[in-house]
Amino acid sequence: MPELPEVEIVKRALDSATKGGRIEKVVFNRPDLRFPLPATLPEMLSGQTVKRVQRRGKYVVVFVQNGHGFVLHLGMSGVIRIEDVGGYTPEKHDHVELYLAGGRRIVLNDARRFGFLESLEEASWQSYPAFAAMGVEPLGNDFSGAVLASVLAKRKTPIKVALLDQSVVAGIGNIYACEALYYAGISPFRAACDLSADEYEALAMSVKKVLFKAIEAGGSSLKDYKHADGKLGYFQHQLAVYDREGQSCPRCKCDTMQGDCVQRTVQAGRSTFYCTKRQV
DNA sequence: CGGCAAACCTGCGAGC
DNA sequence: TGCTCGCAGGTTTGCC
Repeated sequence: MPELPEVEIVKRALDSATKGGRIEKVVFNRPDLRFPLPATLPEMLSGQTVKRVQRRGKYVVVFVQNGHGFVLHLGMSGVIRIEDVGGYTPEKHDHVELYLAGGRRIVLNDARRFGFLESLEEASWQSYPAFAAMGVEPLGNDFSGAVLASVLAKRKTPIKVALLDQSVVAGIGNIYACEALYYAGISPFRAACDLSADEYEALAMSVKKVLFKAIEAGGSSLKDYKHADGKLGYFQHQLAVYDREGQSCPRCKCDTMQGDCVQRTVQAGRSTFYCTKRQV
């Protein structure tokens, strides 16, 4: 599923597709995803102009002129398509369709239905439970090694597991947790509270770096979303360790001496990929 | 409260 | 070819 960078790309695409535009109608093709779809939402949105699109962690929030709106989470398999209604071919698992004035539509496709869409009022969006509990935005100005050190103080859980906790840092998922630890040269098994100040700093920088890099990669595909298949929610990353078990990481590869340095293990039920030579 | 397994649901690739 | 198994980028819940 989309982690922060993919969600950021979706947010930008929705923003640009709806800018100043009017929503003509909203169609639900089934009553629920992970949770029941908000039955009154189509009525609240139709005829309204989109006022604001934003992202918080892995969530996208959309508000229309009358102050109503919704929050969207893509779960593991959620994908957004933006397409001309004319050239439209429905796909399996197209659950929500949002028709825009001007002949385009936004489609939410989610095979596994771990995603969800709920009503949200602009006046009170910050008290949405997931947001109330959510940690610092890693791409915001507030994020630093010192902040990381302070949130992780007393947390003895492995640093990899802590990075996945949305109340620690918002938006990091399994891929970028692995990648950030790799670039910081930190073992995923280290206790979260036990890093040095330099290591917290290196980790914070690595988190920003991998997220920015991924957004950049997705941003280039965004340019063509009107022409290509238009699926937003996934894109190709250049990964150093994730899903590369048995291969060599970029740095070991450059050294030529090392091979098969990337190993896979399981922490808190999730795969962790790391370089056995560079992450200590 | 901390930590972990299980649950939610479908699809895909590997292996037989 | 066709079956079964294990695995998948997230989050919540319920149990020690």
